[in-house]
Amino acid sequence: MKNKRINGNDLIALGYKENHAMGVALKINKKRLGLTKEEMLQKFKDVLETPESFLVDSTFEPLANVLLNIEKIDDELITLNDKPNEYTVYGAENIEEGAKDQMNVAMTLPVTVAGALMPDAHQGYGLPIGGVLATKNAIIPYGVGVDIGCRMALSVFDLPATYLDLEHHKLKKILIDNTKFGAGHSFLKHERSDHAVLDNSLFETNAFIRELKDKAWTQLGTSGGGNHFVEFGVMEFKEKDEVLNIEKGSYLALLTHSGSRGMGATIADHYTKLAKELCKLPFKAQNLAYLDLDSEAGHEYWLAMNLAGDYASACHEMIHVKIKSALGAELLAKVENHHNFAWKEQFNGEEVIVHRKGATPASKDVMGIIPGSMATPGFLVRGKGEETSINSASHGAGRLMSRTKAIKSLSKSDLSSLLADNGVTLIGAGMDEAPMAYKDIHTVMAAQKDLVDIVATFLPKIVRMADDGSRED
DNA sequence: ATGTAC
Repeated sequence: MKNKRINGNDLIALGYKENHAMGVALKINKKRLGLTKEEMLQKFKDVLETPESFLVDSTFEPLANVLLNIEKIDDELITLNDKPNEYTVYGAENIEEGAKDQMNVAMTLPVTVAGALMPDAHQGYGLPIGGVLATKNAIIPYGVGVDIGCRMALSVFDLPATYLDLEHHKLKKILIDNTKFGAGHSFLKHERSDHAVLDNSLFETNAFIRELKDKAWTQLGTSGGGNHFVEFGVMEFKEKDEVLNIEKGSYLALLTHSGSRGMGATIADHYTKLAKELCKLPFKAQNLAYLDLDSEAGHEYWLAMNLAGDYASACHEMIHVKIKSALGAELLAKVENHHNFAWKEQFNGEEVIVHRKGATPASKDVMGIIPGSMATPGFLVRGKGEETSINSASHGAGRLMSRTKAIKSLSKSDLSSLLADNGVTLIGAGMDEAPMAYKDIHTVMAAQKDLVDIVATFLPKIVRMADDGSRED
C-alpha cells in the first residue's frame, strides 16, 4: 500500500537535509491544506529551489525563511560531539535499531557523562524508553518522559494465595469499586479523597504549577490508560526474605502501575517546549533539549518533576490504602519505585543527574519491581549496584510490536486462550496490551542477570486496565 | 502517556 503522507525520506529525495528546515517542512506537512501528495511534493520542491519567492506565502514562509538562513541557524546550534561516548546495551540482540540510534545521539550531547540501554528498550521521543543517561548538571525533560513519576507499587498481604480462588468474586469487585481508569478520567466530587501531597508547598513554585492543583485533586488515585494497571496476583517467595522478613510461601499481592496523570503530562509538555526554546540542538537531537539545573527553568522543572513524582506516589498510595481497607487484610511488605524520573546520584566519584526513562533503579540492595505482562510473571528484584548499567535495570518486558501493529495483527481468541491457560481474569484492556505484543520477560531477565537478583515472582490473576477505546466509566 | 492540537 502506498503511503499517502509525505515523510522525511520523501523530503530527502527532493534534496532536503536532516536539519531544522526539514523539521519546519514536516510541521507544515501536518497541516491539512487540501493538496494531494503530488501537489505537496511539488510545493516542497519549489520552496527548496526558490525560497525567496515564498517569503510572502502564508503557509510556506516559515520554511522559506529557514532555508534562506540555514547556515546562520546551523552556526548557532549547540555542537554535538563527533563520536558517541561508549555505553553498554543489555540484551542488544532483541533491541530495535531505532532505540540504539536514539541512544547514540544522546551519547553525543555535550552534557552527557554516561549512558546505558536496558534490555526492554524501544524507540521513544528523544531518549529511548529503556534508556539511562547520566548528565552533568543538566536535566532533559524528554529524558524523563511524558509520564513523570510513572511507577510501580506492590503490597504483599498476610493472606494465602488460595484466597484468589476462594474469594475471586470479592477481589474482582474490589478492583472495580476502588479504581478509575481511562485518559482524562477523574473522580466525581463525592468520590474524591484528600492527601498530604495536595498541601505540598511545591505547588506554590510558580503560577503554572499552582494551576495544576485542581486537576491533580480530581485525578488523585486514578490510574489512566495505556499500559497502566491495578491487579491482584500470587506473590511467590521460594525462600524466606530476611530484609522484608517474609517467610517462604505464596501470598495474595496487589500490584499497580501508573504515573502522574494529566498533571505530569502538562509539566512535561510545558518544560519540553521551554527547553527546546532555550537549548537549540541539531535537528536529530532536538527532542533531547536540556535545561541547566542552575537556570530558572531548569530549577523549576526539577521542582515540578519532584512534585509530579510525589503525586504519582500518592496516587498509588490511595489505591493501595483503599484496597487494603476493602480487603480487611494486614500488610506484610510494601515495595515501590519510580521508573520514569531523574535523580541526583554519585557516579564515578562525581554528582550526576541520572535520567531513567523506563528503567528501574537498581543500586546495591535497592528493591524494585519489574512487571511482565497481564499473563506473564513480574519480578520483585534487588539491585546489584552495577555501575555499567548506571545502577539500573529494565522496567518491564518491553514492546515487541507497536500498539497499531498489535491491534491489527493479534487475535482476540488467542488472547482469551492465553488468559484461560494462565487462569487470568481480565477487566478492560485492548489488544495492544496482549502479552503477545511484549517481549519474552524471561529473555529480558536473563539479559540483566548482572543487574538484579530475583527476590520473588508475581503472577497476575485478576487484572484491571483501561477499557479499549471506550469513554465509559 | 495525556483527553490534546497549527
